Amino acid sequence: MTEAPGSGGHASPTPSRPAPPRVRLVDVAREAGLSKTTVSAALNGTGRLSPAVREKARETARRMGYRPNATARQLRAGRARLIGYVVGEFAGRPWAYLESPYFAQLTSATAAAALRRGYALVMLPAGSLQSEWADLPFEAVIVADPVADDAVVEDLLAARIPVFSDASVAGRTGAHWVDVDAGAAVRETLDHLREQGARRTAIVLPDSTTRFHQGVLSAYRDWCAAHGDTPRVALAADAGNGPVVRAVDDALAAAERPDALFVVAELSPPLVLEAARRHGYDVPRDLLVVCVSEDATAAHSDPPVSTLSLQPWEIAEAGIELLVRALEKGDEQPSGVLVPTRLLVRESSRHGGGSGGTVSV
Amino acid sequence: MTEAPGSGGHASPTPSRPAPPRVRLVDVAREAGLSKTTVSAALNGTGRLSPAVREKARETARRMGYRPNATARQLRAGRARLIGYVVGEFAGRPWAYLESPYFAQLTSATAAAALRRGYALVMLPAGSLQSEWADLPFEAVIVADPVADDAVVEDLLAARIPVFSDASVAGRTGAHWVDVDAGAAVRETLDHLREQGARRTAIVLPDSTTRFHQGVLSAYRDWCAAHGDTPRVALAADAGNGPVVRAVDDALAAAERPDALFVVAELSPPLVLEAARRHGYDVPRDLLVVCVSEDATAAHSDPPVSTLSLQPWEIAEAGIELLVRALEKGDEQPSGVLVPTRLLVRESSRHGGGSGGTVSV
DNA sequence: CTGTTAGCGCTTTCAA
DNA sequence: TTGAAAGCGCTAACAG
Repeated sequence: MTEAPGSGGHASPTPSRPAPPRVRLVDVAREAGLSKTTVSAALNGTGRLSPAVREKARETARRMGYRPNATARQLRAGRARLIGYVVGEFAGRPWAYLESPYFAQLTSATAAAALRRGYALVMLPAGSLQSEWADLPFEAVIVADPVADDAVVEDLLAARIPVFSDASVAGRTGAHWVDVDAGAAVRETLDHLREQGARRTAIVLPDSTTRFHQGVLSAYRDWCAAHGDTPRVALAADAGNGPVVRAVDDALAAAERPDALFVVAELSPPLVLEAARRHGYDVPRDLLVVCVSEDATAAHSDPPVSTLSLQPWEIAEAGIELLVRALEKGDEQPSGVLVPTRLLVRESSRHGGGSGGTVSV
Repeated sequence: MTEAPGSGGHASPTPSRPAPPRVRLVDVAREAGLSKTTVSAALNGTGRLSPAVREKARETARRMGYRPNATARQLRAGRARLIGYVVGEFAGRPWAYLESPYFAQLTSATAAAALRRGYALVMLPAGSLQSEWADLPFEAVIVADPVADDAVVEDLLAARIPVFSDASVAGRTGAHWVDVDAGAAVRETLDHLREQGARRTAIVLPDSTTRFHQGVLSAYRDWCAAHGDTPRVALAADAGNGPVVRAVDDALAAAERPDALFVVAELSPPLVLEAARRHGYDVPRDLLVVCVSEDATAAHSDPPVSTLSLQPWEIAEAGIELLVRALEKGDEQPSGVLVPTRLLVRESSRHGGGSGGTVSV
């Protein structure tokens, strides 16, 4: 709240000085009457220096406002500690992924985990290719939820840039992965719904070739087969609220009305409830609802909506852990890890008063 | 979908080769029987070389899988084309900001705009200090919505790192800004509500020292004074659905019931409607609602909710434009620009059939 | 205990 | 038209 802004460029308070060149290590050394080595050692706490000298070097550096040139350090170290981050889906709208709470959290969590280990994360547009950011010194690139035969993955692997992704890259040299067990998650959810009395559970999912979505679909089909149920699948043509709402409408408008809905496409839980209401369902009396979602509104809607969390924070943590290990051991051997999901049972999928499910929140 | 993963590390298909060292420019030169200079020129299209030589260099580079070392280039160029990105709010939960649709979009948009001009954006945790990422070669740092006297801003400016932020940094050397005209936006919204018949408009806003929120609050107070209205302010103790819902509850439960609600704290529009319903209001009959929000669910709720958009994409575009210009001109002179907001009038703030507002969507 | 020297991999004068 | 050499700013051998 310092000044009132006038719009547009300001007049110069001081005449345009040509920006004093940044102070380098050698400048500090000269000023302190020491050598570069000594100052470097003093600042990095490396060598064995007399306290007096060390202090003198530090003081001079501080006084002169010295800041080491990070690029030079990186070159010297041979590592830039930079990781690229792309998502496979949303190629149509390359920057839309953060609008999904899942990706928002995955992205945050990944950046956090990386930074904690000294790596910085650079956000890249979905569906872009390696050539577009070839002049950034990435030590590895994370490809979140690649689509089937994702070109980015191939591109990266061909360029011998370590790739970190989901289990679809398992076994390939230079590729590492973290994944969730989609099958187990689906079974847990469907079992829960069945336990609560559901006999006609419909599923809504995006028309996507992501490993996760494919895995969910086939696990659902298998589960239905095993229980003698007819699969009821509604595909959303695209991501985004509009298309997914339409898919939910389709599922709910079916001639044989479902008694449970498993929404795997990202859709705001309150909007799912609204759709149910619109079609004359009372949740949870006539319709049980579980959403795969990280959306915090699930806990605040009326009724609160049960969610299956993919645990983006755990995914990121486990993933970065693995990636960093691979990077720092120079490990080209593929490795991977599976992270458990978490079913959060809330009112939307509980009949009667039974707490019934895995976890209540 | 290549293989079935076994969990945990894999056995090596090939015995652990020690990772061939990356091929350098000099390797290509040697292989092609040319000098570094020539190959460099050939690859960059710079010098005047015979087509034959140029082709030979290129072919060799391709064949050997040469990729230039980005760090070396950066050192040579004296620029790393890296921009840091921090947000001022959310210091308590440093990575929560992406959960807000506004910041999700602002972040995406900033990354996109930067990348389009050849700069990469690194996401940093809210409230962190310069010293924590001193070894990244940032050319500038963007501080989105700093709180009053934000330590990050001071820190950065002291370290002579160009800062890009909102108008609260206007006039300071090395600082540039982009902002919205909060006052105009508030007045437009309140005028619209009044036009639709509202006489007791309550406002809900976070208890934050952000320039925007302060600006909104004082504009609201001024407007009330000018119209002889009593200000009705409900402050949310914190960001996040819980606290904001409580603030909305407070506003709606007031003894003298409001007839319009202006929600400036980020809250999912369907949840606002739910709160209204819970308190026995019918929107828009008894209560007009406008939210400052970029949440896409606003258009899909029942009724659709009017929003005041801060236009994050325009902000990012204008901001990066300015920042890049400053960076590339070595311009230390502060400069700034104001971006207009946009009121999207939907059913939640329309009485009767009148289209009434600025824009309908 | 401190300083000199040699690179990290690249681009770019400047000579040949 | 091509190549040798200098140097971006830093750190780490190796001498002194």
